[in-house]
Amino acid sequence: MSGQDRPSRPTLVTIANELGVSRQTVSNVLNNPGIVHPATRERVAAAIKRAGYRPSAAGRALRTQRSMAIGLRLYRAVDGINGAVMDRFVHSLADEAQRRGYHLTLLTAEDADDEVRKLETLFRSGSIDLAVLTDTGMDDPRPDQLAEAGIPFVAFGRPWGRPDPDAHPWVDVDGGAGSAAGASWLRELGHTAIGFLGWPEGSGVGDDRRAGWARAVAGLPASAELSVAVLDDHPSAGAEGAAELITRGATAIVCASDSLALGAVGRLRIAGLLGDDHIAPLVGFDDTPVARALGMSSVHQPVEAAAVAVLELAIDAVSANGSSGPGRLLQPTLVPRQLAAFAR
Amino acid sequence: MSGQDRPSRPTLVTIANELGVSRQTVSNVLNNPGIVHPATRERVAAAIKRAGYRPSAAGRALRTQRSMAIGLRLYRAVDGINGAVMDRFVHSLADEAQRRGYHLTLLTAEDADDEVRKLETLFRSGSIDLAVLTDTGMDDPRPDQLAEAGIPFVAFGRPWGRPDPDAHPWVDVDGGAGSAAGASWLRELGHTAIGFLGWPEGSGVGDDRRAGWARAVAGLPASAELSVAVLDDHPSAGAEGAAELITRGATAIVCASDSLALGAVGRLRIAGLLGDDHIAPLVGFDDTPVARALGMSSVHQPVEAAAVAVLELAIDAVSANGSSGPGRLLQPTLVPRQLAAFAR
DNA sequence: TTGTACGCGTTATCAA
DNA sequence: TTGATAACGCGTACAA
Repeated sequence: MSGQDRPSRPTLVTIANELGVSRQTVSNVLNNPGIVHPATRERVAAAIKRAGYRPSAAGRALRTQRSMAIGLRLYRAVDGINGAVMDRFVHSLADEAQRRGYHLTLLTAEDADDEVRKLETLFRSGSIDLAVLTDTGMDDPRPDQLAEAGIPFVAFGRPWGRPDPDAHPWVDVDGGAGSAAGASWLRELGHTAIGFLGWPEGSGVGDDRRAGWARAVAGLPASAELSVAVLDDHPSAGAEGAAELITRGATAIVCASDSLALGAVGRLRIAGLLGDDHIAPLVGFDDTPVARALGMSSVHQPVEAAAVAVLELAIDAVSANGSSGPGRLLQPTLVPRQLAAFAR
Repeated sequence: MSGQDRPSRPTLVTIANELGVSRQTVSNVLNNPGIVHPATRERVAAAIKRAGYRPSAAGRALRTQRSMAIGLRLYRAVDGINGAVMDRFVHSLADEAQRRGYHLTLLTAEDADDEVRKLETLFRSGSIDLAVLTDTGMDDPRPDQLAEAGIPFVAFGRPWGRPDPDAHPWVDVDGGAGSAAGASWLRELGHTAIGFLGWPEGSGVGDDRRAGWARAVAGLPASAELSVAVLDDHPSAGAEGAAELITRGATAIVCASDSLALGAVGRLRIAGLLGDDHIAPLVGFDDTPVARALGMSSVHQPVEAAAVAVLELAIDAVSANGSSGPGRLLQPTLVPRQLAAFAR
């Protein structure tokens, strides 16, 4: 009766019939506009627009053997303070992917093995063309497993602990340079006892940051004793570590994370080390919203640029043309801040 | 020569030929195991496993006219402190979707119009079967636009300001109940001057939370004057608002967000209102990592349950069977905390 | 219970 | 420049 049976989306044939041309011509207007006569092109383009026609992703994927999708594991926001960096990265990656005609397909996983397993399932079903790995750790098992499965991927994070640093494409931020910049800045402020608050050795990222600090404080007296490692990346642990550093004579602290810095700033206040300029003599890492809110200086990671680089390498990886070089190290920037009035 | 031409993934035909059965049998083993002879079923299943075969998502999507994908806009982490709730929700949603055979397809957008436009493109191309809306605001334009475009969707957030509360499926958390629980808890602690720190009227979410507080402090003297609204959802604004409330005599504060609470806690400390039990007389909202780290009491939203509910409604929406009811209001829980030692 | 035929929407190839 | 044909991998109605 008055029932519109199905909305039944328009297809190439719909458009073609409507105009009395072949569907191939319509297809060409979309994928190869150059070879089609301008007049017909206009006519077809108008019809396409009028009908609101979009090429079927399934049909196209079936034909081209590409999903234009990128698999990405979303970690559980366990910390949340530092997790903010991953947030920004995911957003930037989704943005850049969109710009290039790709999109992000999310997955969740229990652990690394589960992640690889799920990526493999998605890849074998043609749901994704490649994967992006984040949070690469020392001797990460995933790169080898993905390579063996024949799944193209790009890592956000260096291949820590691998003999061949260019075994696979990666993008990373030079954490050492960030810590070094922080320590140098504190030196310029006149400090000569600059401590480092980080994690135990063996974490790749953590070691890198400590090394940067060590480089920048070289030559200062007693710098060797001013490095403290705590187990948890948590403000309370940061507070304890900071107390220890202050006991050892530190008047300024470079932290491996904003979580630690958040705990440290309270100890500096208690110890009367904040100074009259309202600049807390400490530097956090990741430039998280908490740091911004409190007015803590922090090292900012260029995640947008990282996302762009990751996607460039990703496209290379699936295109299989000459790669634009397997590894890219981006430079972070130090963001000095004055402590917010309410946090002094 | 020694070149393996292409890896060329296995298909139904590959498996069928290998076993000398028809491709249909293989398909049935996957989609309709019941009608296939147990012996052959075993044989086929084994071959499938051996070959690591996965049905082509494109082929299946083309045939079934379903992508099994859900479109979700990822907001830019502008605040980051409160953004943590969205994080958890996205993760939970991805998790639950996976469990049901769906997956999340991310998109980014400039604004609501852009979001709808992009969702429409994705939907028309068959890249997604439906959308999930988050952060619904007062008189949100998106529901009507999506409905007009014929795109099924579920909202995480009530249809604020709409005459018909069941115009579309939604899931939300009862913010008013959360604030009320917070205020009641502070009353139990002996407070009789409990302030509310929130945003100007008209924001749906904010009004809801204020109403809950008002309900719980009814009967207390001067409660009407103890409500303050600040423009920014930022700790510094929270600090100012808290100072004002304290000036007006408040000894405890219910906040509309953890961002505001973070700013408020400092003022309470300065005013000497923290007390000896190390329980800060304030309640934040969203139970973010910052609240956990500092030991601020906060209202916890059951995002995992929300994700489950959203997905259930989503499946209903695309299946077009009898819906399980358009709206669901979930109850939050108050998480009382003792202030962390380093934050006192 | 198993096999055959067809169509889902697209693009590549080739002929006109 | 345009159009006809084939094939991508799968699900389903139908026949055997």
